Amino acid sequence: MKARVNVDERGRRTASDACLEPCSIERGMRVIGGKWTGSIIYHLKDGPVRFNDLVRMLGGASKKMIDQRLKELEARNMVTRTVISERPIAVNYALTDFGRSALKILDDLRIWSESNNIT
Amino acid sequence: MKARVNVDERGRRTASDACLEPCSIERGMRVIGGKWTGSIIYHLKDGPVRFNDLVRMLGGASKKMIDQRLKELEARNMVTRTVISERPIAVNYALTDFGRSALKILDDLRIWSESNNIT
DNA sequence: TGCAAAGGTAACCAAAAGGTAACTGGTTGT
DNA sequence: ACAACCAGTTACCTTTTGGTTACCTTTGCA
Repeated sequence: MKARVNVDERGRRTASDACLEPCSIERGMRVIGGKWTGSIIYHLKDGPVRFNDLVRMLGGASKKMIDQRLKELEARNMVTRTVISERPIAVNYALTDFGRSALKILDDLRIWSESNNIT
Repeated sequence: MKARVNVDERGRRTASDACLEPCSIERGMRVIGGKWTGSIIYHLKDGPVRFNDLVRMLGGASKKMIDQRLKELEARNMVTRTVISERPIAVNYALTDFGRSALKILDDLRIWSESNNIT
């Protein structure tokens, strides 16, 4: 991310250290920037939440979306899935330490968003 | 964002303060989370940059993408577009104060991304 | 004379994303 | 018996996204 533009004696411009393909900001965004991903992580911040409770909390997102995002987060070890009972089957989703490490960024984003009332 | 789930005496679960439609994190993500948007803002952090220089710096993004993102950012007053010379036409893009206010989040994201080597 | 660079714009296309609704299969409450 | 709740899954369809290529106008350089 130290990309800069060099100008030679003839005024010709070339870039050094260009972001060929996704640089770190892009890559990070692809992890926490998916639709509803940030919101899901944020809603897990106070402890484990069950699948249908997440669905209820995220009124605008479909079960399919939430399911998909939870699987992605699980695959990245940001979230754990735990079956807490058969019988009336119940499943808890919780943040891992790694998942929790993203919370600060998300909270800053929330504050930024609210204080600039982003529409 | 204080969504919680309430359980009544009969075990019925309902959510209060659910995120009906995008909550603040979602809305924020839609502003700085678009493909290449964060990278563009970040590359403007040291001062104005010309269009084709941005294109060169962001090796993986097409002119069309960059053009599109710049227009979105301009519409949100995060970036200004200034023609600095007719003759050999040149255009500078620069962050506004509001645009600059997003830099901290992006830099935190970059650091998070790098220290967890996100792929 | 003819190419290259500047800052775009336009047209076209393929792929991915995301919404809806129905369905599963087991359990419990009335 | 009937409905509802759990945690998903599946199929279908529409929209959005993003890549590619070509093109435009003006100016400068060799």
